[in-house]
Amino acid sequence: MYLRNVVTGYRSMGTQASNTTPSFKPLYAQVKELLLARLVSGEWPPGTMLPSETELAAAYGVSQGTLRKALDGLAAEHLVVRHQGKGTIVAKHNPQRSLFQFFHLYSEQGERQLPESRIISCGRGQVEPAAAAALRLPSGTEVIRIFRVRSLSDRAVMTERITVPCALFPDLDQPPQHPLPNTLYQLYQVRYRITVAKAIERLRAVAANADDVKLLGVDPKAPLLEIDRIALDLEGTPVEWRVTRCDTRHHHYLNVLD
Amino acid sequence: MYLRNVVTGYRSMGTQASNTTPSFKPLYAQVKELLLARLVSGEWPPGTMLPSETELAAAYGVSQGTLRKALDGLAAEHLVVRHQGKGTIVAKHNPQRSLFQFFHLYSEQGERQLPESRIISCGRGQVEPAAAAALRLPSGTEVIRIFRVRSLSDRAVMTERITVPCALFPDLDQPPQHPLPNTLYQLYQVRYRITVAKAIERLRAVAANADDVKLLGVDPKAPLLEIDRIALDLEGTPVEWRVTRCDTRHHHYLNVLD
DNA sequence: GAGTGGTCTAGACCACCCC
DNA sequence: GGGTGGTCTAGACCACTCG
Repeated sequence: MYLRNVVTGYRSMGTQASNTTPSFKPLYAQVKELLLARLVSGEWPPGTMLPSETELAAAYGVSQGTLRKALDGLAAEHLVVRHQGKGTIVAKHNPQRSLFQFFHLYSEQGERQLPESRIISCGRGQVEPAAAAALRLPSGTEVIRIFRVRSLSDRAVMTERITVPCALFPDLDQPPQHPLPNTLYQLYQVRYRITVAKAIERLRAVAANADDVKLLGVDPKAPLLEIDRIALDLEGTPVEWRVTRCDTRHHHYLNVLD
Repeated sequence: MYLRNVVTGYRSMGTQASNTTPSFKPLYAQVKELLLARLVSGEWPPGTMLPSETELAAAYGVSQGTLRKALDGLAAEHLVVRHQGKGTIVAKHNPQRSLFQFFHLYSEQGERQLPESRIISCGRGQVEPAAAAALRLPSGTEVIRIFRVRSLSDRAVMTERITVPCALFPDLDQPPQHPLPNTLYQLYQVRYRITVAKAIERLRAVAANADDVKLLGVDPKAPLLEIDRIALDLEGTPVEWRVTRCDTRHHHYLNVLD
């Protein structure tokens, strides 16, 4: 056990804490969690410049190398962004980040662009079973549902059904949120202080339904790529469920395995 | 510029090399490339135990920390595997690795298992245009084509067409390779000294064709998930092209974005 | 107990950014 | 010029594995 393996000393707890809480994680992992907690708390809102490595290391009573390893871990998860000569800032959602982290649809030429969106409907109601399971909500919870079509190069290629709990996004279906912006994650972050940090996507092939036919101009029963995405916030709590159905005649979903 | 930024000194080249070859990469990146070159050369075949950090650091004339950063980089790309107390070994293909790195199809219960394979046909011929583009081969090149069906829990769920250049796998269609094993990448590695290190997958939804209908028991024109994969070796050269068409009624393709 | 990778430290210098 | 993160070093100790 390291001499100062337990950071709890810096949280004004006795050294006995190492017995009560068996936190034998490496120091850098503990520091990373403490930093993450401060991100979650809102102490450092997105876009904020963090204190320098030297300052943070001194504050936590660890070496600069250890603190760096903690920050590198956060950077690897895209929670902070580091720039040599400038500093470390809390990651902020913007169209570019949405594109690179969350949008995997490419044209046949291998190009990627942010789709335009057109809202078809937006309303609230009680959560249906599938959404309740995805968002881990009790049945009967009130949710907001958005149905939109998304286009790439002026061609409608996706229908998208989004479900979010009202509790987290109380007035998402009210002005002044309307018309809803194209990059929702940015809105979630600036208006509701919810940062989508991670997402889990499940892909299937499905047959086009009546909505798909009308909105995408595909044949009835045409094969579509269905992307079922659960978006998680900084703490890993599901905050949004969206099901996107894509016409993949001119686009494809790219995934690099390494 | 670092005092010893250029490793060339340890390759018995003059210090002037830093001017002729503008390799201003960090030391650890240069060391990583030198190590990778030794992996590519076959000096350390898969499964080999590498020399210890201390030995390698001394051999390259860098500190242990720098060498560690190089090895960590290789480990992040799954090219070596490190175990505390044991050592660092060159990554080897096996069913588990295939499953975790290259197989993304999950059951509805979220379980993943390696599929069984049944060969439908295997033969050679001239490369067709699509395969030539994927594998970067000149037209007319001789290739081997494999067509197989893959099953999960005794249910046929995938048809798979594989194309590889004969030049790399001269007798893949001959005994004693037959019957072909379930995990091809392992065979590529042990018999042909080709390590699949990375893959690029493009996903689309397609309609079932006659083969799919017959082999998977799906309806004509049923929606299938088509996975178009190009497998790359250690140097990034395409070595295999495979197109897998999946019945996703009971399985889905999982992708985690973070 | 010997050997391995994993963690941690302290200190130095470099590359970059901005004032 | 003074700040930041990025690299590199040397040395210490810890956790793990195996004979």
